[in-house]
Amino acid sequence: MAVDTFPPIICTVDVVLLTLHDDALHVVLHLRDREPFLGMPALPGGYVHQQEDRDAEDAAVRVLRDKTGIASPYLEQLATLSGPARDPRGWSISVAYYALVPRQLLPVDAAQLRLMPADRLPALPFDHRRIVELAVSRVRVKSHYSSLPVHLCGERFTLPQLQSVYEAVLGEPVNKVSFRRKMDELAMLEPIDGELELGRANRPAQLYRVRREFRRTLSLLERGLGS
Amino acid sequence: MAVDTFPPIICTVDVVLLTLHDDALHVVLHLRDREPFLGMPALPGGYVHQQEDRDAEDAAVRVLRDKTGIASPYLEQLATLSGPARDPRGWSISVAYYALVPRQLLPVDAAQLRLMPADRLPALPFDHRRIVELAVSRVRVKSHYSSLPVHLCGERFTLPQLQSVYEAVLGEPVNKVSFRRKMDELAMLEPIDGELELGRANRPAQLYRVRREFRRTLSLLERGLGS
DNA sequence: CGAATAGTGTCTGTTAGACATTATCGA
DNA sequence: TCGATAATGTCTAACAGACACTATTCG
Repeated sequence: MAVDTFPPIICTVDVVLLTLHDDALHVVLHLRDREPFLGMPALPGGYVHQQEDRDAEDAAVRVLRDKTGIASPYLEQLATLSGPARDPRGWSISVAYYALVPRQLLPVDAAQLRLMPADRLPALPFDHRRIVELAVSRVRVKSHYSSLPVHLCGERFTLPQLQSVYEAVLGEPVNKVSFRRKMDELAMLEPIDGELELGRANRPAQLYRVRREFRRTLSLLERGLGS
Repeated sequence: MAVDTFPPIICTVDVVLLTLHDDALHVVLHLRDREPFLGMPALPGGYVHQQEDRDAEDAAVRVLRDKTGIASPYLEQLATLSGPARDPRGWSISVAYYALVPRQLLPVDAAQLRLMPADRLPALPFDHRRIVELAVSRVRVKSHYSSLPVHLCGERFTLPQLQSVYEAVLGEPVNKVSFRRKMDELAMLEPIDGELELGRANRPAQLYRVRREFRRTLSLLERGLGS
């Protein structure tokens, strides 16, 4: 069939960059610097560059670096969306990724960025709302049985802090004893010897960090956290 | 940058069509009818046709129908693979899907098809071996906590039959009492009134079918099957 | 009736969550 | 010493798996 008579399929990547703010999942949006939808907040995204990207994930990393300054967040492929109508420029394919980053690693005052709560989004161009919904749902499901939420924490954190991150992501309270048993079962954390979180009027909490082996990987539970 | 000086990115879909044969997962391969790799067994796949496909999934359905004759199997997106080297024709993106089909729905003598055990594959072109591995791994994981394997059964089946399908997919025995409790919990099966599997020298088994609501959906378990 | 497998009752070890207790800080 | 929260011990209910028992067919 006359494939040549059609313009090429548009190949892009989009990244749902998630972080925690005010104990709630937030999405980092980027103000579009070109048409279509110039000036609107949207997911950081862009064309796949076959001359410089080794694959779509590489393109996602590049886009994230160029548009948000985030260098090496936890990044995973989410889904691929396609069709004639999702992009006004023509028939397109977008490989969507999600990324998690600790709040402190976000650039403090980047004029081109917006931090929006994941469950109260503004109108978004393309099918970006659906992509965000997919990402949030994926992160919630995966947080039930994996160490995914540690990538929202900084390098050092206490178990109560980590538990509240899990609770923020899952949107429900977590049993403290079970939570600690599970974190132990994941075998992914190590206490930082002698380091406590002092300064508050109560017993100080032990500081932990992620073991080196799990810095880029997830640890999985046989049985997830309850409810 | 001079995007226009490069040929367009090649956009394709590939489908890992899985079925059960001799109590083991098998992949349906298609003998390629064009270059590259003419004549080699490969995953059914092809170009996305922007003039006729509503999206990549639509393309996968079309490819599956045209190459294997399978009309409406259970189909799910698996992953998207991309890069300059995976296809000798140039920089390509392939949206990969997996599909499950009962053995009896496969065309009996299709000269262009080959049924191969999923864990002892022949050499495959492109990165098709990796795609099959991803699919098998995904199906195994998902079968632990969902009704996915019912799509490998015909319309009517007994619980012992379904259990042996689960065991074949998971590659491990399953506790009978727990299995039945879980199938009950999934609330996805209904007994076919008065229909038993007679003809063998033992107590006949009740025949079941999938409830209409679950024909195109999965049912998920809170806690998966053991081990 | 005997062999064979379907289907179910029941017991026990494991796991998860509720609750209570102890530990350790700042004020 | 008191208030607050960390950390852990312990009890109980829910669950999963092992085993045994009953049911129903064919030969």
